Amino acid sequence: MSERPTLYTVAARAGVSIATVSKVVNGIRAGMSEATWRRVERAIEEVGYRPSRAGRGLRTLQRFTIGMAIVDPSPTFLADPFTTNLVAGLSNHLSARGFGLLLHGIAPGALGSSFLVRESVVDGLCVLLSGAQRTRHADLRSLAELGHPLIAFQEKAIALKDCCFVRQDDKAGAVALAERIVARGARRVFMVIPEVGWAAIEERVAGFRQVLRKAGATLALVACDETSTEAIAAAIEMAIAGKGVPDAVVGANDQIALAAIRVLRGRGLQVPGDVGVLGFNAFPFAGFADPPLTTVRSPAYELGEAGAELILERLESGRFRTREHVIPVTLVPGATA
Amino acid sequence: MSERPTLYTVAARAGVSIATVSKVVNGIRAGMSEATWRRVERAIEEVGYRPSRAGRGLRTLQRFTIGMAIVDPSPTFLADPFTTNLVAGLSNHLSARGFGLLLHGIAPGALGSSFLVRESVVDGLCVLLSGAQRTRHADLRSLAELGHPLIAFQEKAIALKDCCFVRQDDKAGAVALAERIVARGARRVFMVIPEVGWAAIEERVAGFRQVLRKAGATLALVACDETSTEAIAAAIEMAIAGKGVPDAVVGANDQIALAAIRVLRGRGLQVPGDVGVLGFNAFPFAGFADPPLTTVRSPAYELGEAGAELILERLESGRFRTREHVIPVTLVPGATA
DNA sequence: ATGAAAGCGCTAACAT
DNA sequence: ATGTTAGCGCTTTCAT
Repeated sequence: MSERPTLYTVAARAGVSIATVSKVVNGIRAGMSEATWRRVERAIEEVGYRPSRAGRGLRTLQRFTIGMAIVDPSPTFLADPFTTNLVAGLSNHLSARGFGLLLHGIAPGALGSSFLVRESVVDGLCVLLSGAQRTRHADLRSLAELGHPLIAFQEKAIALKDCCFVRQDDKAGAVALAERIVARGARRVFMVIPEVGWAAIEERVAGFRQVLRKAGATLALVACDETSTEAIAAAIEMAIAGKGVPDAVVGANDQIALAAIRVLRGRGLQVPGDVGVLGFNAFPFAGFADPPLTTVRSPAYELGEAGAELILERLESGRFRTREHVIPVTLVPGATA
Repeated sequence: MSERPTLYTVAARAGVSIATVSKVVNGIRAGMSEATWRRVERAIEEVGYRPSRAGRGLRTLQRFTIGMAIVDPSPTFLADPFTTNLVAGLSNHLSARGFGLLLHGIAPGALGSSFLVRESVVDGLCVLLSGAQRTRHADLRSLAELGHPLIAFQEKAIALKDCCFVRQDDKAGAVALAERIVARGARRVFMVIPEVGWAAIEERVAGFRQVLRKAGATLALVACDETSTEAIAAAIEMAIAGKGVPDAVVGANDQIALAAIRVLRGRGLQVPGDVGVLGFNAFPFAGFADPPLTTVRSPAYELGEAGAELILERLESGRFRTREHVIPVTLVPGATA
């Protein structure tokens, strides 16, 4: 009663060998009498047998588990809706195929001490990195040494063995937003970005740079701790104090854009009349803005699904079907710019 | 080169037995020469050895993994900031103790088909359930049969073996909010709740009911699909059409409250002048509201941490220290009510 | 101070 | 149609 049942428990009960039980558990009907099958099934039921993944894994050298490492300085590493949707897509797709998702949020620099890295627990690894590009690339290289397939979310492809890069086209999204405000006459633009870097942010900045430069417009970067509305507000105030009121403020994500709207309104400025505001991601709460935010929809959930699909396929076939998978973003025209 | 290194690989390299390597890996220095120790350490380094959890787990019958099952009808089961913060707290605390978190979002009714339930993969299980109380209790009972310790988040304690209930005091939070609006003269209150039930929602409703009844005020429940701002708006419009404009609207969470503010403003009503608005949870984006939302702070992250701590302690000691752990919530007085 | 060996729960090749 | 058996990588007891 108290001991966890094993194949032997079931076998004894059904009066068969453990091999037979194993076949029933794994649905291998080939040449087994209907009677035996049913007898075993009943025994499994009766003793409440659940196969041990450790046992199977040891034998098959598969763990049926994918690791997801999220490198983020904040303990609430799941706070961003982008991350959250990505993880949901990943997890759902893996679950549907019988794979588990082992989640680990890690402080920058501590990646090497994660159990996902130190121990052999997963069949494959997914990562969402933050920090400067140098650090991220160093992390990627050391993860690639681990000997299992790697999915790097939101990173641009670099030469790396057994690694697949899954990202959205952030630069194109930025270009679309930038062209829109340039067409509306913006010449002086603030872009409010998180202090801690991220590949996607770099792309968004690059997209804006490209369009604004061509149009002879200027881009000023305003870095802040984007986890606090107060910090965002303070940074914007400071930038305005230093450089005057811009024609448009771009938030590196929607949260920042919403905070920007508040700050501007607080100064008696009209949005979009005096200053245009743009966001990034288009998650539901962007609908809280009044008027609705002009932003770009991030297919975060799809990104997660794609990552899951690609890594499972890699596990089966032995190699990644593609080295890079890029999903387009779509402009969501609101009324703030 | 290609084969994953095992204890044997390292042992061969260092010219020792696998038992010795195992001791080094597990930091058991007792009576080992400094020279051997170092030699083994070097060999581990050189071959890039990482211990297999499957192997260890099979031997020790421990998996160093906790499962987290989130029952939610939406595929983006991580979308709610409450859930997200809870998972972050849980995950961080577990990681710090060397435990992994196996995450699984499950549709209501499908709990039994989760690999967390069907297979033996974890040392303990945590759940956050949704749906009607009957269903949730049935789920809890079947999970308790599984033979490993169970943490039920946000559920009120029921008699269940080897199960610990970890929740916040939602009813007290509701009472605090309700008393505030009653004191300000509210007599007709709408409470906008998600279609799909949740223990916490029941508590929040109960808290309001209690205070409003005593004050001779009325409470009308408005159910809606809270994952869509449009659906929330539509439900509120309908309620107003049917019952007139209330004195206060309570959102079962902040997202709903923010949507309510928009609807009311859209009808030319002043908040809080004509109608007071209250929320629940006080996650950062509540700061997007203007004026700031009156709400109640949910210690979701702490709930996760507490759950982790309790289940780890249970694993060590053999029994839960407590059957129920309740964390207080705090009123966040804003300017919307 | 170090090693030999048993066995954790399971799968699969091979026997019967 | 069903059973026997050899390991998968590891920990731990007992020898040496």
